[in-house]
Amino acid sequence: MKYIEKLRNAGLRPTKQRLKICEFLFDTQKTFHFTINDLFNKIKKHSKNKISLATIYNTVRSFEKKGYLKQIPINSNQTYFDTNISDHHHFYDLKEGKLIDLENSDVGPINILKKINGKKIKSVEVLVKLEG
Amino acid sequence: MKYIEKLRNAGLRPTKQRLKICEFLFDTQKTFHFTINDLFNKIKKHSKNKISLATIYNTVRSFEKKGYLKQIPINSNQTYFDTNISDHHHFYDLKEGKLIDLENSDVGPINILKKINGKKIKSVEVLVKLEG
DNA sequence: ACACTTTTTTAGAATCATTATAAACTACGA
DNA sequence: TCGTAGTTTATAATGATTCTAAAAAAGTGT
Ligand SMILES: [Mn+2]
Ligand SMILES: [Mn+2]
Ligand SMILES: [Zn+2]
Ligand SMILES: [Zn+2]
Repeated sequence: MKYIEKLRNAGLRPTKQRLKICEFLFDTQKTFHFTINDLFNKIKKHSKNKISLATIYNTVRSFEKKGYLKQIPINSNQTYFDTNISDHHHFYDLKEGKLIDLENSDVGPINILKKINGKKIKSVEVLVKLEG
Repeated sequence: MKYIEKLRNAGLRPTKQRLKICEFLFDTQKTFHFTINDLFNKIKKHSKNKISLATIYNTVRSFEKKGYLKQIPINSNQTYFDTNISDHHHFYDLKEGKLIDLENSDVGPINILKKINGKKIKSVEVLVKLEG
């Protein structure tokens, strides 16, 4: 299995559940955005052995901590995750409630002129809200 | 009272509670960031007549809808609001869990090169995460 | 394979921010 | 002052997330 190494490298035991979740998250060509509930339902629908909601939460949190997933800063009642872990930005279509990737190359270089004493910039994320 | 007009203009009746909340939000020189709980506690502590939590929620939502407040897109279990409604950005100090304003003039001009068919850009917000 | 320890999974309970409800209260125009 | 629509409030409901603790699985050494 191609994900056993990946999990081991991150210090995560390659369990049946984690491998299944990896398939759903990382086997696709395209990256995508999802909520825990999205993922839970997709797995329940397309897999015969169901995975408990608690495990989905635990695993997604672990993957996020290990850098396999990113959280997307957005105002929503649920947390959105991204399988695209590259440095990039987002459109947020307010009417549809959908996120769309905005690659770094689609945004001019961002220059943060203000410095905060003793602090280092970890990330710069742009959220572009769309209407109409 | 200086806020009566403001509320009337927005189609909101100037009630005792709304005027009190206006004082706490808009009487200061400096703008600030807050959660509903922050505001509820501040009012409870510094005002003799308490305002119910439900009213704080209702009023803040009304103010946000009318453009008197802005929501800040950030990953947190609670919603953050901003009394600074100008077009601006934020640092997010991950260790302290605090937001710091980043004025538009402190960020180079942001050029969104990608266009989404039929959609108009409503806002462009930058979140700069700080570590260390 | 077996015994033993540690980690993981799981169902269900707990937590907590937010929203809904519905009865009492208030603003305000007639 | 009356009547009505809008507002406030205590409280209940909702719903995402986290916690708990017991069962299951994985890893380790023999
Ligand atoms: Mn979120
Ligand atoms: Mn928020
Ligand atoms: Zn993305
Ligand atoms: Zn701000």
